Amino acid sequence: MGVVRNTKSVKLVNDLFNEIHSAIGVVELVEKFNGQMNKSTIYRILDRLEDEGRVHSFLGVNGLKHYAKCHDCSKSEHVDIHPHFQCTTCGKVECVSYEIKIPRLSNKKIEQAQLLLTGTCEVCLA
Amino acid sequence: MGVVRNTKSVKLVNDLFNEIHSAIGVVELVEKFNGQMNKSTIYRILDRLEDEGRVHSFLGVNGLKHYAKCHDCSKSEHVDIHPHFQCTTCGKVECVSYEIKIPRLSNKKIEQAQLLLTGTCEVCLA
DNA sequence: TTATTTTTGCGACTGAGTTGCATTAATTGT
DNA sequence: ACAATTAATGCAACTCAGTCGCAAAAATAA
Repeated sequence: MGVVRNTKSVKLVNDLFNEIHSAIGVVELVEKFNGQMNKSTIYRILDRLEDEGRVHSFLGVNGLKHYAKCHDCSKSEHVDIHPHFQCTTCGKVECVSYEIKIPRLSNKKIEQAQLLLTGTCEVCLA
Repeated sequence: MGVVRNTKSVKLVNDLFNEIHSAIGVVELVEKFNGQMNKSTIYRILDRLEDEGRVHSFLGVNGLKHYAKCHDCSKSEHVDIHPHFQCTTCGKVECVSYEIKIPRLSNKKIEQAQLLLTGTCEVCLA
């Protein structure tokens, strides 16, 4: 365990999440911070931020990991089950403020749910 | 395009999907048919079966591709948007017969939705 | 049966994500 | 402020799912 340190790289990643309000894929993050920090570092920072509950992760259409800052739900216990939307044209991914209803399944205990919506975003529709 | 040929390998894969009624990951399929057919062959057969609408695919919790035979919806135009359930204990994955409601997003056109439920299945609960 | 076209096997490859380890940087205690 | 401690980073090598090109084999059509 131990303390989480506020390193230069952590600050850079945090700053980015504060600027952008959409979600971002790890691949894009690696590209964006190319030269500033190592691939492994990014993966490790994201892991830590997620552990702390400062970001949440989910998989995009292609199964690639995406992260977004928890805006709506930062105070709560990080049990935000909201859908995510990915534009199949421009690739942009964002969180959707919409409460999804989880079906009850007989004899099964559902602990998590992730809903991924794909389609065309407002920019690409125009 | 051309005709889809009914090869020995295709038969084996079809037989398996008729036997099992749960979904199965590509990794498990590769393992299961190890010695009987090549990894690439499996991937290609699954691609073809999906093109034909005989199976559908989705991503499991770890982003790995899974396939299942379309039981409930084989006749329709393969627009089956049903959830999938994955047991985090035993790893089993299955289709869930439950109509999910897709939220309407302003200015966005949603074409697809995939809902993945994770938790503990009836066997592992006992 | 022969000609045509699709599938397969193989091996090499790609690309995301992980790991071990030595080095560097942040924190803690004095 | 400085030394000691402990966490984070860089690097390079690795794992593993999935893809690709191409020659050989198997299906279908003629």
